[in-house]
Amino acid sequence: MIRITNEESRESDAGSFARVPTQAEVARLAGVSQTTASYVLSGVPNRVSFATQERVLRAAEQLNYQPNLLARGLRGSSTGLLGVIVRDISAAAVGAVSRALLHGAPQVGYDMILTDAADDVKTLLRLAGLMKSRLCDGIALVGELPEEDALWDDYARLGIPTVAILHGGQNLPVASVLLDNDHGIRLAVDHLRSLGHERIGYVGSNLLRGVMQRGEVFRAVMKDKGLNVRPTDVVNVELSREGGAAGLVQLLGRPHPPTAVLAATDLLACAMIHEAACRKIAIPEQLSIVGFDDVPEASLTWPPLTTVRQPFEEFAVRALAMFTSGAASSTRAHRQVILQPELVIRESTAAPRGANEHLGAMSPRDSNRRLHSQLS
Amino acid sequence: MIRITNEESRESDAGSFARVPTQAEVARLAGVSQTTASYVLSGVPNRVSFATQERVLRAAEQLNYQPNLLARGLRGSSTGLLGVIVRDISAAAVGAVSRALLHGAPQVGYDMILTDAADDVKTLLRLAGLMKSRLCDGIALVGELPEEDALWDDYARLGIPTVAILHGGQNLPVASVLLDNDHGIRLAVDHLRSLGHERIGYVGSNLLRGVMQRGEVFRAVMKDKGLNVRPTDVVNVELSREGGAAGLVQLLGRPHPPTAVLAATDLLACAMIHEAACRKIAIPEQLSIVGFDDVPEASLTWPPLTTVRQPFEEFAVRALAMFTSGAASSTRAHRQVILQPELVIRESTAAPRGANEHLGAMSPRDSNRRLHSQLS
DNA sequence: ATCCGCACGTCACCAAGGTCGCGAACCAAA
DNA sequence: TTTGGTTCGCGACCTTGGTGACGTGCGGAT
Repeated sequence: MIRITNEESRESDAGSFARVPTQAEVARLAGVSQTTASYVLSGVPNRVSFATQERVLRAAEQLNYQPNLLARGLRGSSTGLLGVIVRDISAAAVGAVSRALLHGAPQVGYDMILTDAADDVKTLLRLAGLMKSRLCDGIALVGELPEEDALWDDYARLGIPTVAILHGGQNLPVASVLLDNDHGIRLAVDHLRSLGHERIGYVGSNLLRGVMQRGEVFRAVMKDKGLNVRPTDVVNVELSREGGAAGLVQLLGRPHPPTAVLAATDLLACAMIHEAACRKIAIPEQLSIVGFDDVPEASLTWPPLTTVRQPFEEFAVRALAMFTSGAASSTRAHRQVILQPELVIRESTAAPRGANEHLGAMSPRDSNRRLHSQLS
Repeated sequence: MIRITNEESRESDAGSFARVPTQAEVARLAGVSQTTASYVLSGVPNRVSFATQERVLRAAEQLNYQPNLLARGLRGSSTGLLGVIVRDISAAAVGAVSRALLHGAPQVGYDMILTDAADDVKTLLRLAGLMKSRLCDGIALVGELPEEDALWDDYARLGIPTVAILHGGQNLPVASVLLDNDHGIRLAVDHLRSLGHERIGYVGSNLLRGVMQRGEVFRAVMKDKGLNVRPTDVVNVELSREGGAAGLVQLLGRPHPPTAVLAATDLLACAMIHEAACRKIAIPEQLSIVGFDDVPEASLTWPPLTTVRQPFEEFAVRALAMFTSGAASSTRAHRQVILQPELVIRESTAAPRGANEHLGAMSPRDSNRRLHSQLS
């Protein structure tokens, strides 16, 4: 236990911490009452003469005064703090949004503090309780927890403005900033189609709602465009590198494998590119890969990943705006903002073998046969 | 401004937030005084009869009572919170340590909150002030800021237990957990030597102390081992992808380029691998690359990166231990823990061309000539 | 019966700072 | 000189929950 009692700090001469000055001490030094100091330091207009203001401010500076957030928050109705509760900071997308929130908050007059709930629903609730107990003026929930559906009632009763980001839920009881997954998948499929791909595979996951949604959208979009999706062209894996690698192997290990794969997540896509490199499968010559998210790593792979970009920065900006505008403060109107993704074309996609050129190139059949031998 | 006044929450029937119950309300419901409720809820032994305890606890449960952290912290001497101030969460190493801290704190009885100072010294000071004003029981500083040397005096007067992590400073006025850079560089150089490399280049940076140190150590170790380091074999760049790419080009663009490169950071190393792929320079056949950090991306490159692993998890564990043991609480003894890195050998390193085999292989000269043409 | 000690509950005060409303001082107009 | 208005500063009280000191009532020992 860390505990710095007055006794301790008195009995030890060196090695002790200086006490932080209080407003009352500033007032004493300035020769005014604590009330007056409070008026000056919290900037209430037309209460204190200019001369007195100066004196108080000088005293505060001299003592290196810093208001006690706890006392201020306890008495007043706000702390000037916003909280972020993150599902798992190691997920790149979550990290990107968190960073944008942390950096953007000062611009709207807040300080931002972040906590991580890992994968534990109980921890999440404890943290939410912590922030809600007047520590923060608002909470941003970034990412989603598996099996958190049961929690929404609690969230709704959080008693504090709340915005959910990177969440797949459609009818949340709190304000939210969402991505138009439909449009994103459509961009990716259109791109692959325009390159000449007809057989497009999909590697996704059923564990997280937001990701699962993309799989559903994928089927819908493909059907929409008159493209056939065989059951074996869609595989669900864990959201991890191993999952991505396994997905690739599964997909290509079957007869008549797709010529292009859409991954639900850049993590999966990067893992697939890596696995392809291990197996000497040429990307994009033998297989085109499209990711989803556009995390920083996506442009560091070889070849750089073509992917659907989520506007992470804008997520943060919009969420912050919802706090300042009060849209997050109402439990009545569950406002949601839906942002549009864009396609970033890099080098992991190309026309399928034999699509446009009919020179001496390998026929798709041959290509398939080669793939099979590489996967065995 | 977000503000939830009582008026607001009363006048609107739906769409308002439920008020959080206070200890006094719990006490009233249980038919006891607030004092008694306090004794029960903060678990003071031998003060309240078992029957009364039960009543209070039941009342608290019924009202869904949650203690107000602000009030508790104001009155008492601790809040049960530890704070992390991060230099820049987007740096992978910083992210890794932060994650470990966030996840590890509950195990030592704390909740962990994180803030990001970006690159701004002023922000850093404000955040430190925030946390020091009794919000947190301790602060972990992760990473370092350029030109923060002037701040150490302020840190020292923080008046709160502080531990610095991932910091290059040697004589910090606060407790710290450091990496044995010397040993790390030595591991990398030894590895390259044992593969047969004699001419080893280095790409580093002078902007951050901790990174700069590695460059100095590199020269020392090389000298130690009787290896010659020409000035052109060491380049300093920005700590960014662009920097890494530029470093590679500089190093190899010169006559008699090195056969292996040690990067001060995995970020630089990954960028170099990427740049090499762009220029069709075969890694490790034409050039061996060793990184430093072992961030998650390091194993996702192709080829996977050989690198010096920093024990990020252990950094966090040790830092937390310094809080609980009180080592962080004293300004007297500036305890520091130095951890040992280990070498992770993956596939970005190999024997140099023509080192061990003298068959029909290309001679080093030829290899150099080819490199030059690839870089033009 | 008296006294002591203990278990149990409560009162009052404390932490730091925000805020209402009073009142002193001052000036101008009546 | 009185009156009214304004400016400026302050006392007192508020937020929530922790804590020392005290009172009450009971049981057992003397």
